[in-house]
Amino acid sequence: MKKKAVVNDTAVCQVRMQAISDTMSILSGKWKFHILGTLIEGNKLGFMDLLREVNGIGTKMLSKELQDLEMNRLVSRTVMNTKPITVEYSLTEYGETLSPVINELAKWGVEYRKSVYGDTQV
Amino acid sequence: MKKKAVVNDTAVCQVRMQAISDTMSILSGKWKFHILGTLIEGNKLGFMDLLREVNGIGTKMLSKELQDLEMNRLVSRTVMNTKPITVEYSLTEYGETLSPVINELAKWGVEYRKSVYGDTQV
DNA sequence: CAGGATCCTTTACGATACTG
DNA sequence: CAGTATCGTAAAGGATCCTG
Repeated sequence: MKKKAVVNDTAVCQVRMQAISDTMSILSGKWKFHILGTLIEGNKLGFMDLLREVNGIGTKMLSKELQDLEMNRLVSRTVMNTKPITVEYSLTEYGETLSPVINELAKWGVEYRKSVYGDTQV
Repeated sequence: MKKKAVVNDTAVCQVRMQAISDTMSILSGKWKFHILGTLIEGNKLGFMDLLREVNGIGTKMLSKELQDLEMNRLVSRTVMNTKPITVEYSLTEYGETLSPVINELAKWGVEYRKSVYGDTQV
């Protein structure tokens, strides 16, 4: 009882900080947000699709980042039964819960660009 | 007219990707989210306050990250007229627009922790 | 096609010491 | 107090080549 009552700002802040740390460590690196952002749009994409859509990424990084995301059950990987084998990547249900985060991030970026270059042009 | 009509998924996606890139490059590094998260809570914090609140950061990094944030007009720095000089950091009005982003991030992190350790404990 | 292995460069970060 | 300077390490990322 007493214990519950003395929750202070510091404690609250600690939880928040911990939460931010967790999220950032899962989404760390240069590419995770891009990959997730891409998968939110078109669900079910092949390795090559992602390689094309995620601007500038190479096979090594793409492969590695996808494995990270898979380990955290954000992305699912399905090997298709095609001639030269094909793989389909998509968000898991759990991965979908990241949509609000990604969307806020993207939304802010759009506004940022407006504030820098003005509303006139890209 | 015609031109406007042919907006396709790729174009939309490009804008989104660009937006995500922008946001991430501004908030890059290990500490920016933490610093901003802290400033959202308690506005007006001194250098030492931040050094204490942002768990694990050192003076060099804190100084550097704050300069980055200041350059992007997300944080304002005010030198106070005290005996040993003091500096107050706070979010700018523009910096406040990041609150939804940070909050979504923190919220997701909290849920993540629950999903891993269960609802029982921290 | 999907990715692993290798090598190499860059830069991010941390610890420590020092200054107005 | 609020930083800067210097040095050193570790990790992240990129290019290229190779394979089932």
